[in-house]
Amino acid sequence: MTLHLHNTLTRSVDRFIPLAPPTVSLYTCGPTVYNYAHIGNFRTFIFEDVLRRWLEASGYDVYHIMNLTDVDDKTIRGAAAAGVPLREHTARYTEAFHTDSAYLRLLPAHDYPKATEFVAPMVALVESLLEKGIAYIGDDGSVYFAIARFPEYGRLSRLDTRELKGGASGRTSDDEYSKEDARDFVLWKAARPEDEAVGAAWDTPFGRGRPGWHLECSAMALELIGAKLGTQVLDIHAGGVDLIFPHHEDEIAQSCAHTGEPEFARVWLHGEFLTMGGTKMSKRWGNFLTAHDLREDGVDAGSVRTLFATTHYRAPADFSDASLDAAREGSRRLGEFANRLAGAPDASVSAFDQIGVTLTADFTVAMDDDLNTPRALAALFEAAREGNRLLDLGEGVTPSFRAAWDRATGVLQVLPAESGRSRITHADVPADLADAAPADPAAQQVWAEGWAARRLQAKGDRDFAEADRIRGMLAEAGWEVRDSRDGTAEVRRK
RNA sequence: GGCGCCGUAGCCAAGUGGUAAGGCAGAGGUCUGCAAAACCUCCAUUCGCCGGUUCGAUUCCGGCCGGCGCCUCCA
Repeated sequence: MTLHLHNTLTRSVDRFIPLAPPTVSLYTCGPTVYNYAHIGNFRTFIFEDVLRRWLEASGYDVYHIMNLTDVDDKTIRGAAAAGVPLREHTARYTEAFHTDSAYLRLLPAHDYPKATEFVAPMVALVESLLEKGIAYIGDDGSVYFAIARFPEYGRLSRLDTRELKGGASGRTSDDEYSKEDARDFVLWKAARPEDEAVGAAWDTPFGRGRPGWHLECSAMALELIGAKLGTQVLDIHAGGVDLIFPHHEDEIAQSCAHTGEPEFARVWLHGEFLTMGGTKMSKRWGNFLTAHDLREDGVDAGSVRTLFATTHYRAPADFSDASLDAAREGSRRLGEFANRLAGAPDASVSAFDQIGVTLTADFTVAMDDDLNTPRALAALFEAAREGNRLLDLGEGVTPSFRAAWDRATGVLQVLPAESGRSRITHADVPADLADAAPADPAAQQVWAEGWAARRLQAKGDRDFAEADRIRGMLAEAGWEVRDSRDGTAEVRRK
């Protein structure tokens, strides 16, 4: 079996065939840098990262582009509220995004085009559409795309254009007088005083203003793949389901009307939402958690990635403390095995070969089947269980098994971060160890680790009464201590 | 109103026209100062409800109930 992916265009799982193998162009819609991205956003980015890693593990040469939307209503409003230029406001959150991405182990994209740095190609795209008569300048000075002149419109979302018009619930209101048709979307927005105030306006042959959101992606994607690959069609374009309409529908309209190609992207992938408390995580409703929050809470990225790998990317998932705890425990178990593996003796041939073969086979079949990470993860758990059994038996580990394990864990990135774990040894007892736990959380961690070390020391002296006393004391303070087989210990909040 | 997703054990979650992966939690056991870790065993005759097709449906079709999303900015 070869890689098959669910294409939103066909609504079916189709065999993936890139335009020019082994090259694969992958464009993923990035964040709008007006605030910290929440973990719902990151669920999509992680799904895309798994896709990227699996493509590369499968031998493809991926060219990954992720745009950064640094000019739109929200960024302009945010800059105005903060009283700083747009550029300054977005720079801050762009940096935060990269920090969060690294924390969640997202492979960096090859290019992170910023909308404000690609105004020239956007202007060129609008001019092309104006020349073709598909775009027009409205009464308000903005440039619009005439849907009526692009018959293919609605193919991706399958929204009936008749339904779009007017809208049964009156959502498309009648104040859209500047457009020829209420369904038309904006390509270029005429500059307003608010835009000028933060430096978000550019001069163009068709008037001063700023790019519309949809235009940004089309122009940047076409510019980059044109320059780097000499093509006008993407292999894969991915994003969240909420982007199907209107964002991706509009991108297709703009791009295809300009290039004349039948497709803008051969495959469209869309990840489902992360909900919290049963409803879509969104900043609008306040039910969201940012990656920044998780990092500050000391949540291991391996736990988060395990949690997301548990659910298929096209199924909704609900985030809760309980689900994160369960994922953390699973990730911990895999990490425990990985540690044992690292310290285990090598063998040129052993029973490990067979479980390595099984792991690779199961993992590959699962991933090739539209990135079925739940099944791929199950293969990893089975390998860990079998592997632990073999290690208990004293079996040596073969290079082929190590390779299979590394490849699978490398794609999913579900192992705990070593740096995030506190391995304590009996030599770590601090000089000044207070009896009572300090109030400060960070100092509390140091305190707990100190006592855990003291406990290991007592165990070394075979003073089990003292060891048990310390464990009881830590438990009362809300800490759990676990010893490892190698003579080290770990403490964590209960 | 249109388009679309979901409903599987205590919880999370895969999956197939032929009788239910995996994880977490729980129970018992082996091992070990103890605890933990690791391993072994157990843990859904059943897949929202009602019909239909079929030798056989959780899986296909129809209807219903319930939850959610998009149609406006949105991963």
